[in-house]
Amino acid sequence: MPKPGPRLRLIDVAERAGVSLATASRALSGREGVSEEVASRVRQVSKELGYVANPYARTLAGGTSSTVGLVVHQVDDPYFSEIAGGVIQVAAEEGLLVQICHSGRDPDEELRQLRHLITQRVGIILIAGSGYSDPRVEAEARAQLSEFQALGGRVAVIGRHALGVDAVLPDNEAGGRALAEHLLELGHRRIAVAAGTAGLTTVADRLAGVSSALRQRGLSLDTLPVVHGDFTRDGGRVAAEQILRDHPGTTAIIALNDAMAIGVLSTMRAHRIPVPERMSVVGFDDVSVAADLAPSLTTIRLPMTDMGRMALTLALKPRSTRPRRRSTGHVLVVRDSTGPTPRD
Amino acid sequence: MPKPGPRLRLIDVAERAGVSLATASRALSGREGVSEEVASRVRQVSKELGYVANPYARTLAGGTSSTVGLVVHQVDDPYFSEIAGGVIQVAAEEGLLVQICHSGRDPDEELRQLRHLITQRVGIILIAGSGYSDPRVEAEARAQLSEFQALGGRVAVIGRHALGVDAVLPDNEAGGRALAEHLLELGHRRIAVAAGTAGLTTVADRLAGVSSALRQRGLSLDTLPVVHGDFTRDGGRVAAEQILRDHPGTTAIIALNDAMAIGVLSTMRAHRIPVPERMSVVGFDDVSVAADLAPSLTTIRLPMTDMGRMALTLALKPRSTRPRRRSTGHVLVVRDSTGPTPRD
DNA sequence: CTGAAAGCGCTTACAG
DNA sequence: CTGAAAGCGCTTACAG
Repeated sequence: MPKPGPRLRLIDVAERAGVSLATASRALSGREGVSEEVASRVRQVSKELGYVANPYARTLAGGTSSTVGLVVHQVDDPYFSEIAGGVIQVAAEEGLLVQICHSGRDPDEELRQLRHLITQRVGIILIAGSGYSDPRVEAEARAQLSEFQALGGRVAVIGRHALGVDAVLPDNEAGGRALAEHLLELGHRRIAVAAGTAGLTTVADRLAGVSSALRQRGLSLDTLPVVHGDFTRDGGRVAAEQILRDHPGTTAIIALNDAMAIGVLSTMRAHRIPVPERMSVVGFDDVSVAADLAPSLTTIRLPMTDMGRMALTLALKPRSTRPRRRSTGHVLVVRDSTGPTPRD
Repeated sequence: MPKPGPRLRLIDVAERAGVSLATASRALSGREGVSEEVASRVRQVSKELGYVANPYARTLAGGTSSTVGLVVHQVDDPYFSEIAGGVIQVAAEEGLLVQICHSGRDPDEELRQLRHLITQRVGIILIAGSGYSDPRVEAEARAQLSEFQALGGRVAVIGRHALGVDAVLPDNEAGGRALAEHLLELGHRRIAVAAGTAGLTTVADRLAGVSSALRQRGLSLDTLPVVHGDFTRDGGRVAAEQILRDHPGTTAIIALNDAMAIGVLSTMRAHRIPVPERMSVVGFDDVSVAADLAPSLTTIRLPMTDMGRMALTLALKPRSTRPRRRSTGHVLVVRDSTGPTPRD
């Protein structure tokens, strides 16, 4: 195994291969204008010596950074850490650094993080997580990103559609529809929704799916309780408490992500309401613990790790004239938290 | 709010402040040898203009990098993502980049990641997660780290004690003892352990705590079943199946981390063994979902986020002559997964 | 196809 | 205390 020794420079490789610095640089970066023979010799020597380019010098000289900035709403939420896992996999394969930033679902903080990444000259920006309904926020983000792209930066987002960049889009609407259909087929009609913050597009999209399933059965979301709260476990608890208090006849609760569903389940347990016998509960995302809750959670599976991989892969491709969109697909995973309507 | 504009350089700040490049550099980096008056003027101008140094140029010139490499066993395991969250917080406060690497609990892969970080010239290396009992592995890692430190790199680790560097040390032994004492006080004697891979020091340390509690009661770990498996949910399931099969009289299972405990609980559910009525189960770590499992998990709480913060904070301090050690403390959190011995 | 040279934006001896 | 200059290790026009 080659032992690099921390001081090996490109010039060392060049000398050893008997070529100039410029030629060595071209050979290693796979650029045009080097005979295949020379190029392969340089690569050979480089490998033997265990040469690794200094990324700082490379960035400074070339203007293109090998750092990818990843902005997430919440680093220690499993939804985001699984996405980050996918991004990190691809980054490792490509020899890129990943810089993770945390916005805490605060749009202004997100804007600040974005600006910071741009100022730091990262080469790629990835944003994961719901967009905001507030057009001012999205317009500002959009402006920053397009300025960044104009300077050669690459961008991809996960779960945001209003940014005019390459996007990986989870099947939020279709997933919401599948969830509602599942409950309707089980006979539920008194359904309540524990929704995330009203200003998030993901919430709106999943809700739209629910609404469309209801409409197909001649029902309307407007007649059903939709309780908004934080897109977290605690948000789920608060929403569930409110639903139990204000809508005691409810037989099923749709939580719009698994974190909220976990909170809902915990509230049911606290009130000794058996799930699914008295109350069915569904989530969205299928984070890895969803299968281990008691009862195990019926939810929509999204391929989080793959979404992370896809996003970075998109960003690595040459920019296309129009933004690319990749849909994730989704699967309804039926487990033990849903059952037929209780008859009383 | 200052709008940086991506092309602002230190020379621009210097000119605006009416000083030379060198003076501006010194003023901003807080170095000696600038009159306080000049220094504060430069800082003022820099702030007004919204100047942010180019980290690549800075690293290339100064030799000290502002990226921190974080090596974890498993990025999407909550134990590690919470630690990473803490590291990211501090990094953000200090304007550092975080590069996360994943070793998959493979010691050779870890060594490879380490070498890669060193070659990439990161300024700080953080390693989180159990060490290996194999002295060869630890010696190799130790050698690499000391070479890195000799070149000016800073290092801190979480949960490893054999590396001769600053360390944040979870209370593994004391936690193991507390867990065992808790079960002993509830009357349990037929206790089994679902332990992680045998080669991990964390496993050995937690086991040592369990053993010491037993000894104090005149019992011995040698007479109890200790089943080794992966330090994951699936490892917990496999271990639990084996315990049920080979030691049907068992009344309590100590899982040496929460991931395994989740697997154990899921196996109990599959076998319809009520917890804690027929079987008590405990974990270790207190990942955030531990409270949401059914039954909620009795476990040892470790302050993961703080551990991440502490580790980076240690690494940021000037190096001391002898390695520093910070103990985390621990709390036994009693929840619903433990109860008195069943009498039959 | 190949090389000599300039330049990326900083920091840090080296002089004053 | 302050400044002019060299240098960090690359990439990329610019010549040949």
